[in-house]
Amino acid sequence: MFKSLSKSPIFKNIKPDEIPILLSGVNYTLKKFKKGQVIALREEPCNNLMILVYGSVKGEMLDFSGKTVKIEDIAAPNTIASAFLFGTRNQLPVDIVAKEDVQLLFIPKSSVITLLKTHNTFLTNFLDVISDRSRFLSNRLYILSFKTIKGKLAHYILSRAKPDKTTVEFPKTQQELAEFFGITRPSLARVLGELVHSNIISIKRNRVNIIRKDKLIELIR
Amino acid sequence: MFKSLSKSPIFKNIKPDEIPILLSGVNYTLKKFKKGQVIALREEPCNNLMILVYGSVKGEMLDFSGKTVKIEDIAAPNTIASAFLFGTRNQLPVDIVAKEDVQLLFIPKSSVITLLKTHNTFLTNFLDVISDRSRFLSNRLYILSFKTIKGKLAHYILSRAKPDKTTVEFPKTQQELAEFFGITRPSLARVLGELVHSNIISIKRNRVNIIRKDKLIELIR
DNA sequence: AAAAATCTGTAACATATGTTACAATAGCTA
DNA sequence: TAGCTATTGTAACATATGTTACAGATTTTT
Repeated sequence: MFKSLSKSPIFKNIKPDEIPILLSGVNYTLKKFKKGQVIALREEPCNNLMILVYGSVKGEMLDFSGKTVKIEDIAAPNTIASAFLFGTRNQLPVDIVAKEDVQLLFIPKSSVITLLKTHNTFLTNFLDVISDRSRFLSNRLYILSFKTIKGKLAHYILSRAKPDKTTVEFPKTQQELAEFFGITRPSLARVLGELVHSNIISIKRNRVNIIRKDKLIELIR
Repeated sequence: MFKSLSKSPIFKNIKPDEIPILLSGVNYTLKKFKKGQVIALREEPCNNLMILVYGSVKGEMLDFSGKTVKIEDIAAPNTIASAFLFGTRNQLPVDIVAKEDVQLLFIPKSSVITLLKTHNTFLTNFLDVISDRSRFLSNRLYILSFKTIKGKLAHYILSRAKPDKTTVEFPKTQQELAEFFGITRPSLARVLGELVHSNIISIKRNRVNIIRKDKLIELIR
């Protein structure tokens, strides 16, 4: 278990056998949940840091119409809702549901504060985790801020191209990419087709070759 | 100056005369910038916590085409880029430019860590600040995740309505609201008009009255 | 009170994207 | 290899949103 946990960003640079020592000074609980079980409810105050030991969970939101919307998946050995333990309204924005059988490490907020104060590495890890999360969200917002699909796509391709390289690989299927952009799959395919016909890029399966970088740059905004 | 700073979320619950004592143990610098000056460059590693003492700044991004895009304004006495001091790639995503004459308090990362470890209130304040930022970003993403303007608007109105109340006030002009939703002003006005004509809401200037909450709920997604 | 500036409501028209459906291709499994 | 499944490419059509323009309303300034 500690070996798995040591792979988590929150225990980065902390050796597996150091973890029990670190935890021995504070309260913590290990809990298991069966697939489908609700781990935490939206609006509930979030008083524990939750770290996945194994398994994976999903965050679900009920909109006003009562439909559930999947927000995000998190797999072991990552941390759940680290940004909702603190903040002026420390409530979960989503319901947390087990996607498979999971085990979770619960550390109460007060103990987390103790750890942060006493353990330098834990402190910087925790800050890194929340900060990375922020960066992820900003980046996503930035992508969505491009109004047209061409703009999103051009930015995406350019930002993935290594300097000097003209080829880019899509790390996901068109379906997933479309979801990432918040558009539909046929719309994405159409725009890709348009770019190919205008001789700006060429595509072979999930491999994109940039032919006219200048044109691609023009397309942004 | 310390009086102004004590109003900042990062010095919440710390009295103005405690701040100099708190700071006396660490390195810090005060810097002034003239309106229009660049305070920090995008991609530059972010090694200082920057707290606005007075004035305001804007975050700007250069896209691939070289055009600048305004990302966000921050006014005193708030904190700049608190989420980029830590994280695995602690670089600024934007250029920071002074919107007016400003004074900034710079605290180097190592000193921030010292403060976090020694000053309990500062620690929780800092965590609150970056957590709130995360929440703000999530919320913005959630709004953008509604595909149609009707959906965004319905969600927005419902989420602003206090329980039992049927009136909502728009805190901004239509122009600002449209920017918040990532759409154009006339499109927003048109959809508002449609909702009024369908007798779902009524509007007087910036005051919205909900007539058919059920219909509004249906509109989401 | 008059003038100026800002904000709102609305319209006609252009365009981008969604919807639905189906065929072609690639990758996987028996 | 053959058959199955997931993925991609494309098309016709419907619809939502953007664009541009202007007039009426409201607020602010003079």
